Order: sequence, then C-alpha cells, then structure tokens
Amino acid sequence: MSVRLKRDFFLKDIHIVAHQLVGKIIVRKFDAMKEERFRITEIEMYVGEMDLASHASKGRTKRTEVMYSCGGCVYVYLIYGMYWLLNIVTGKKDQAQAILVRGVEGIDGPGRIGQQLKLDKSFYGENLESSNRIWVEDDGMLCNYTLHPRINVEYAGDIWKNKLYRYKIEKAKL
DNA sequence: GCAGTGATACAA
DNA sequence: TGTATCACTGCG
Repeated sequence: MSVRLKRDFFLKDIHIVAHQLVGKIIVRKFDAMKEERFRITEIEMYVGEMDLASHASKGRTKRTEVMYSCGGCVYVYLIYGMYWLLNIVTGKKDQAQAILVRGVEGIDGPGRIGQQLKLDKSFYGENLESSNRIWVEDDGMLCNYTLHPRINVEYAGDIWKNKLYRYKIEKAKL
C-alpha cells in the first residue's frame, strides 16, 4: 500500500524531510500506459542562502526562484549543457532549501536520473502534490542511511564542503 | 585524467 | 555584447 506524499511532508525543515525522504519512491508517469517507480537511495541537502555550496548562496535569480517557494516543488536545472538534475524544494517560503536526488534504485548518478526520467525545463516548479507526471510515494518501508560529505562542492569553502549533507541508504536494507 | 556541452549569471 | 562557470558522465 503506497501513499502519495502531500505538500505538508515537504514543508518541514530540510533536515527532517531529508532523513524521511531516503527510501521513498519517485513515481514518473510517462503516459497513460507507462508509469515507473524508483526508490530513492541517495540525496544531498542544500540548506539555504547561507550554504555556500547552494545555488541560493548567490541570492534570488531566475534560475533559483523556485527554491524560494514553499516545499513540495520540483527544481530542475541543466548542468554542463547536458544533464537535468532533479531537486525537491523543502521548508517554508523563502528558506531556499532543496534536496538533490543523487541516486535511485537501479540508477546511480543525478545526471542519469534526469535522462531516465526524461526531465527537461518544463518540470521546473512542478507541484509534487498535484502533478500527473511526477510525484513521491511512501510504501511504509523504513530505511537506515549513512552520512557523507557532498560531492563536487570543492568551491564551497572548508566549512560547507565538509558538511555531512549526503544521505545514502544502506544496501543491506534494500 | 579530461573533453564535451549550453544555459546562466554577471561584467562591461 | 562577451565569457567564466558548472550540485556530471563517459571514455581514456
């Protein structure tokens, strides 16, 4: 029995949402016939404007605008001209928190997830509570996870690049 | 180890 | 207008 997560799940502080999001299921409906499910195995937190690794550290721009809306929206952006990365906005309006989905079951790597889920700029700002093509479900599975530093954030300075903001599911629990 | 790739942000 | 940068991947 799988239940779609409502907006209030994402409105909590990012630290709470992140540890509850590990093991949840991303559902991507491609058309009437095709609907695929992916259990989240790895995520990273970007905790707000003060986080020097976050796009929001540069303030509000056209690209980061959706990070400033309240939780439950999708933030996608194109990186290196090739890959659409999937993020989920959390917290209250103007907190600028977002969680990068770095791995799901069967797909390792944020760029590959974007390819597999056929993401593009039209997903920018998509509402996870009401969308008919992408949402998140809870099937009740509880997962343990391990903490690690984030990847490719060398530019963020000693304090922020070393934060244990990457959550990885324990393989044994899958 | 590093090329490929193009939108974005900011300087000018 | 130009250009430096980039929350990555795949092929050496």
